[in-house]
Amino acid sequence: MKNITQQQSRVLDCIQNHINKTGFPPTRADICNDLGFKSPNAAETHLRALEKKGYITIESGRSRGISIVHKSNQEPINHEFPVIGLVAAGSATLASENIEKKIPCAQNLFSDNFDYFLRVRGLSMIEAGIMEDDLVAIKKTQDIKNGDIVVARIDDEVTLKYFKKENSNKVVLKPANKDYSDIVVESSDADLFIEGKSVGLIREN
Amino acid sequence: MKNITQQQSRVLDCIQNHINKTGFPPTRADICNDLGFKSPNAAETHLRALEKKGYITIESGRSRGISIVHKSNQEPINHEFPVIGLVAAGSATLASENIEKKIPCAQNLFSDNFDYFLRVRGLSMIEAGIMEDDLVAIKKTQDIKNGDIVVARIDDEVTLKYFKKENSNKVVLKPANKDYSDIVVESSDADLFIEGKSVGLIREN
DNA sequence: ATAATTACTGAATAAATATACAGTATAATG
DNA sequence: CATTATACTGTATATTTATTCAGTAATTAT
Repeated sequence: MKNITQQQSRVLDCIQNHINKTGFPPTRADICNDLGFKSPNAAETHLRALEKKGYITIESGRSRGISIVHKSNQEPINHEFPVIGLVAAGSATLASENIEKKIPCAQNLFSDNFDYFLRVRGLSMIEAGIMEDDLVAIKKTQDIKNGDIVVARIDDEVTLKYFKKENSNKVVLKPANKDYSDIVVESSDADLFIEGKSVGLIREN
Repeated sequence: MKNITQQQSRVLDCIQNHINKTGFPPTRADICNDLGFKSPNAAETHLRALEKKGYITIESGRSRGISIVHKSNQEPINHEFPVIGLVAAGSATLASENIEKKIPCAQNLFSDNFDYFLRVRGLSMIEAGIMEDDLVAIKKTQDIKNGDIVVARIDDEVTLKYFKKENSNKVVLKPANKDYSDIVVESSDADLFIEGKSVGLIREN
């Protein structure tokens, strides 16, 4: 997580205090009042900086649409697991700009420990009961067996598929949807990297 | 604390859910959107009623200036939720003999609060992405809309199905599996009780 | 050195939002 | 039986609020 300046930290605190006190986030004007700024743009620019650095999210156009992503001061109750979108071509990394939000839960929620949630896009695994927008719990590991559901990266494209190793230099990534076709990767061909495997799933209705 | 009506309760839930989901309270328009009202005054009058009864406070003139005074259930951030098998004919009750195990997680893991997990048996909801052995998070409520996935008890048999009210005395429980047929319940017929509805899902691989 | 970041003031404006007012209708209450 | 509460639609409007633009100035990175 990127460093923030002292003033940005004051603004972040101000937001948290306002929520603690009133139950809802401050407006730009509220921040100015609390911290003594005379222009709403002073608050605005600090908010944009905090957003850029991943500390808050701002819902465009909505009043008080600020939420704090990362609670800097106190330790999370259990542990907060990041939710990463499967959208961005090129990376399912844990870089802050890819983190949609965080979910507090026990690391042993599933039988196997996990590292992050992946937000599912598309219907390629629908016959495995994995629907669009589901959150798949991913464990970062290279310990993959045939039949595992894996997060695979091929040439900077990330997908969720069944894993099947046909022989020493041929891997097949199988979708669970008869309308989709297998992805066959010959070891020479393209570079395939297995980010991890699915150990569970959460669906928010 | 004074009694609130069913509609007022829905509004109160809506406020809490909005805070859980976004971090800030809803506007009148947000409430209308969520609950299907067409006039902002519908939300306004409900809010005034809830304020009068002491459930919320409204800061005059401030956008989203709603705070929930009385947190009906004191929000055990970390709580253990029972897992109940759908096997036993006759009861999806919370009686200890039905509890398979307990899962520690935040009550607001899903956008809507929930009361227990139900272990799914059979394939009747497979096209909704609900597989055998999945844990469906159930909120005990009577606030059911068409299309909700409900836990229904008919003559001591408990099932998970889509809910559809055809008219005042005909309810259809629809499976999400073309090999299964609808269950039609005429109000005179059998006694149907809706235990609650699905608000989320967990799958342990 | 020169661009970028930080840290503001001050003004303007479009959009979001709370809120009042005028109705309609039904159920509950005393 | 009158009154109050509930449960809305629909319209209007003043106010709040987010957000952009034009500046100034100091600090920090490249």
